[in-house]
Amino acid sequence: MGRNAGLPPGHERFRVSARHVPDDTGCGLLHVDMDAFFAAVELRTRPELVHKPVVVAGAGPRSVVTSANYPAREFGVRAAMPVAVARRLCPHAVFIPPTPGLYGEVSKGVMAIFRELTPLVEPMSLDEAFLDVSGALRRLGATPAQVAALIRERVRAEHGIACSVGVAGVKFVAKLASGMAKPDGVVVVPVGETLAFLHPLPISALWGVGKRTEESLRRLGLATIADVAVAPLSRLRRAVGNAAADHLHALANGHDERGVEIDTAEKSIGAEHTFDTDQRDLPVLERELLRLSERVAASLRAKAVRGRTVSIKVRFADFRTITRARTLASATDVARVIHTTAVALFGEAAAGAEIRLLGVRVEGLSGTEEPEQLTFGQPEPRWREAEVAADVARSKFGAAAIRPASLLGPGSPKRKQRPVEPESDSRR
DNA sequence: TCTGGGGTCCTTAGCCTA
DNA sequence: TCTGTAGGCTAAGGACCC
Repeated sequence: MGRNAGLPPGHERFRVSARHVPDDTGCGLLHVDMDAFFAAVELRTRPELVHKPVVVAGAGPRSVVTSANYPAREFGVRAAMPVAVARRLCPHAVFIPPTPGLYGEVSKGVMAIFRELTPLVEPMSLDEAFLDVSGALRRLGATPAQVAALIRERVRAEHGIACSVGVAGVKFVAKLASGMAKPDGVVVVPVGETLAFLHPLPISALWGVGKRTEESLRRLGLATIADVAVAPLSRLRRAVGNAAADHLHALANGHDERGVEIDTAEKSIGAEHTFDTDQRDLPVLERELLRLSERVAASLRAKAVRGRTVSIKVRFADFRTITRARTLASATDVARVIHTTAVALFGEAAAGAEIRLLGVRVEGLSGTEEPEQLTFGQPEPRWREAEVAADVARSKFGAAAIRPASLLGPGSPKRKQRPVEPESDSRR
């Protein structure tokens, strides 16, 4: 069972209804989750499809489902499922390609509603956030459950989409509760009933238990959260490692000390692409690395950060995946530097192989206000100026306005590039 | 089923230095 | 000078989340 499987038997008493609201005293943590977010946003402009199965997914042969509305889910269609499978399960569904930028805009508006109610908002993704409302209750003149109702009303009225809310004393329980509240509901877990709520649930409901960890725990004979709560910590540690064991044991006993964190700094920025058909052609692969490097560099500059470590991800035709990384002497946000490093890493690790996916990521981020350590003969400043100028042109004339010549056409010859020497190398 | 794309965190291991 | 070791840094990969 996943974490969004609706209310399990015996848990009906936690659901808020017109006649019943569980005791929400001390339940200052809310988890708000939009219902079938991307699909719901698309349906605002296509209301005639509301009761029909609708799937938001890319058009490529290897695309997966991004979002499916509830009528589509009745046919077994789920997010992250290959589109080919979704079509087989629900051939009469309407497939809609994602609209770039749209969901981010709606998300901004929804988060703004949250921040009007409390400054303590931690967005987890475009469609969900934790809110700590404990300090805002008096000002709002409301209980946590009433704040949940207010949020749902406003999101529906101002953005035309439904959301579900979990209300609890700790984050993890609020998150589980919102999953059970779906679709379009509120679940409140009274502080005194936290363990009664958690313990009957399967281990897969625990945050951090995916397929592998579930297998490891089942091998120990553990099936429910109650089993994990009473399992000896030493046994858990041997099975899943120290950090995961401590984490799961605490959660299973209702302990989750994490507060709502606003402004969490990003640790890495990356981009990746899966080819429609596997590629072995080096110029094509190097062009893709350039395109990805451009995207990553533009994103770094837009967020005013630089990174010191460039890593690539390569997925081979047999789905085997490797990563390779190299740390530079100084942090960069220059596509040319990222690309040169990525090409070198690729050449050492995967040249000549049949490639399914390429990714480029920059890690070890720091702000651009930190001084750059330049070395002799480093061409970075000129490239950076050129790329910043291109950013400006793109913001004025659109994304296609400026591109490197090697990205202009599928058959364009690869030009000789001046190598940029990474100053520090991997020791392997 | 045949597996996207953007991330985070943890574990393990080698190398280097004090 | 040699040796053992602890700790930091880096790299690689796995697992997980949305």
